[in-house]
Amino acid sequence: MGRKPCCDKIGLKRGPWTIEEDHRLMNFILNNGIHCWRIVPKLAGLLRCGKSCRLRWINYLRPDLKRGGFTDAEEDRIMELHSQLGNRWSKIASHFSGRTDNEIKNHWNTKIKKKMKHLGLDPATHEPVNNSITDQTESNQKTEPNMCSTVKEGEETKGPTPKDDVITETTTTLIMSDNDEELLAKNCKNLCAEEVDIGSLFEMQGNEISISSSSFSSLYSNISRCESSSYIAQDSISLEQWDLDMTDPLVQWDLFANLEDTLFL
DNA sequence: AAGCGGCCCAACCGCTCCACG
DNA sequence: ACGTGGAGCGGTTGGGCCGCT
Repeated sequence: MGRKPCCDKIGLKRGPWTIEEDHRLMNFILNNGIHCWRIVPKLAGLLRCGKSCRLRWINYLRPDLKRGGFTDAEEDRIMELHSQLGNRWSKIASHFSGRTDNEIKNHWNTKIKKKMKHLGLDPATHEPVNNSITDQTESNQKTEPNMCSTVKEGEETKGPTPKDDVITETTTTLIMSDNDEELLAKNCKNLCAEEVDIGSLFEMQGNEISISSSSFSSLYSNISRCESSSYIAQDSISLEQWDLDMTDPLVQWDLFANLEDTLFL
């Protein structure tokens, strides 16, 4: 029997995301929120699987992401949490606002691990290591159960179940204020793809997205510059081209129910 | 300037979890 | 209780970037 793959890979695009794809995804989620990742790429007009869209949103486009390097305090906190939680990156990430599990995982593997070794600590156990066994410890890391894999082996040691977790899942219904939406609707018709990093423009406030006036003026100035140059003809992204319109009121996902049947399900 | 090697990180893969019928 | 399928997670990879020679 076998399980159906999560997405039909034939004809789907892979690899790095283009600015236009980012804009399409961003635009769609801002208008509609997230209810089912599988149908997001279809409705957003993207040749990507839902999984890829989810990853892109979570790791790059999400408006509440904090950009830039980790502070020493953040690194210390990561080390502390890792000593308690092991390689459960999503759990660790939940203790930071604006940091993704992928980001923390990458930072751990590229920086903190080295830092700990430099301090004479075993990254897997957080215990001091003597130099004579350093190599052995390193070579064993893949098979030696660290905190995470140890936990996996014994069900009773599995730690808090998701239900016990204090972490609250926020539904990603993205609502913009009338004012912001109006401004964006008016001005986002021609986004200068090369110059506007949409992901950095917005801020999460509760479960709403807002755009700061400085960010918006930055966006607006970019738009203005583009409109007055030949650049726009070549590189701008017209929302009409995507069959999406920022001026539309928030589209209820219920309306997509019928589309699911006719389009792809 | 060119070649090389190491580093970094975005993205993918495969697996598990979990909700739902 | 069980099967199914979407979402989420952690490990891994590959390509671009950067510094060194």
